[in-house]
Amino acid sequence: MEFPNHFKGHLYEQYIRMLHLNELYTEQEFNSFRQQAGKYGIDMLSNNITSVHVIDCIGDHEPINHTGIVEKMGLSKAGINKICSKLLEMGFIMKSQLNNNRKEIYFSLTDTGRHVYYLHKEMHKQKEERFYQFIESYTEAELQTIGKFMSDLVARAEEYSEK
Amino acid sequence: MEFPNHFKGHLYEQYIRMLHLNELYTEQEFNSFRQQAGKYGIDMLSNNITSVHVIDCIGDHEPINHTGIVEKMGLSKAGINKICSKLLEMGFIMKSQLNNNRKEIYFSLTDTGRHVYYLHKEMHKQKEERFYQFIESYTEAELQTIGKFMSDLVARAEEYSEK
DNA sequence: TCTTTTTTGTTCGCTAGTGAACAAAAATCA
DNA sequence: TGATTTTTGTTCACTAGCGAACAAAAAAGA
Repeated sequence: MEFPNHFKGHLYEQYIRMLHLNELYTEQEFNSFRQQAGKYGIDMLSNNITSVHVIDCIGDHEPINHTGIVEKMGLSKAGINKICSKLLEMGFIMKSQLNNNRKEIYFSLTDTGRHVYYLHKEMHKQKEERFYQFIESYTEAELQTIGKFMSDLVARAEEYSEK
Repeated sequence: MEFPNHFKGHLYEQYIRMLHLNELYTEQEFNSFRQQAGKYGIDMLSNNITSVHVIDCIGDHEPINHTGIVEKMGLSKAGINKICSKLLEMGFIMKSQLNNNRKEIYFSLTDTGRHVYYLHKEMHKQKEERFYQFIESYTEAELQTIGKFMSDLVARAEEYSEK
């Protein structure tokens, strides 16, 4: 099926802008998260969301060791090590050893860490809610189409990444 | 309008995955670009697309000065300085002064730089083409819906970012 | 058991990019 | 014109994250 060029071009432009704006959106979200944490006297230091994702990961799987976090998160050993050392020092997480094993070190959340964990979960829930609210103005048929489009995009990206 | 939870949840999941996969997709694209450049004996060094974007920016606006690039690209002065120094040293761009002005330094592309510039443009054209091919399986009505969805998302993100 | 291999965590040096401080040049103002 | 302010580009010290090298501990093999 052939469409007029301006129509296709416009669609492509929206597509690119949507992907781009998502980055800004994400950054904005972290700022509001940080602000929220500040209300409870928690200073996240650094303007980086990754540490919070590590807290989230540890909270989801505690007790989890270094290697476990690396695998779940897809970051490097060195990176996770640096972040965990910092989170430890800042009192968000704590170490423990299990089963007489003197090699593996397991992490779990402190009370402060757990607080951050819940705030982060809450933030994601709100984000999800906003999305649901956003799609309310569409009919079911439209959402079917949009859903198909997105899963087609995902499939295409996956296919492309494998090659 | 209310939809079943699993339907909404699935849609949200696709939405998140699509945004996430786009990052991998972009990385993949740079790899193939680098490979393509290699065929012409051009070694981009580093696995980073930003330098290529700077070349693209200079090619689009040459002669353009340091500050101009900073404004067009939204990166920091320090960052642009570092990248341009490297591109200069690697022979992709060259300096010049204009109108007896001894403060502003203008950059333009060398022949090698121009080659990279065209390769990059070509890559983007191909990406755009793939997108057009991708949407061919949809009807016009469906694409209308998808287009509306994307521009609504853009509008929402813009609104959110301003606050 | 003792030896070899694998797993785990740490460290080092690197790249990308940032913000702040700075000096030189240009623009504005008197 | 001369004094002041702004613009421009450079440098420095910093954060985030990576890959490679490494040592200690555990697991596997003999």
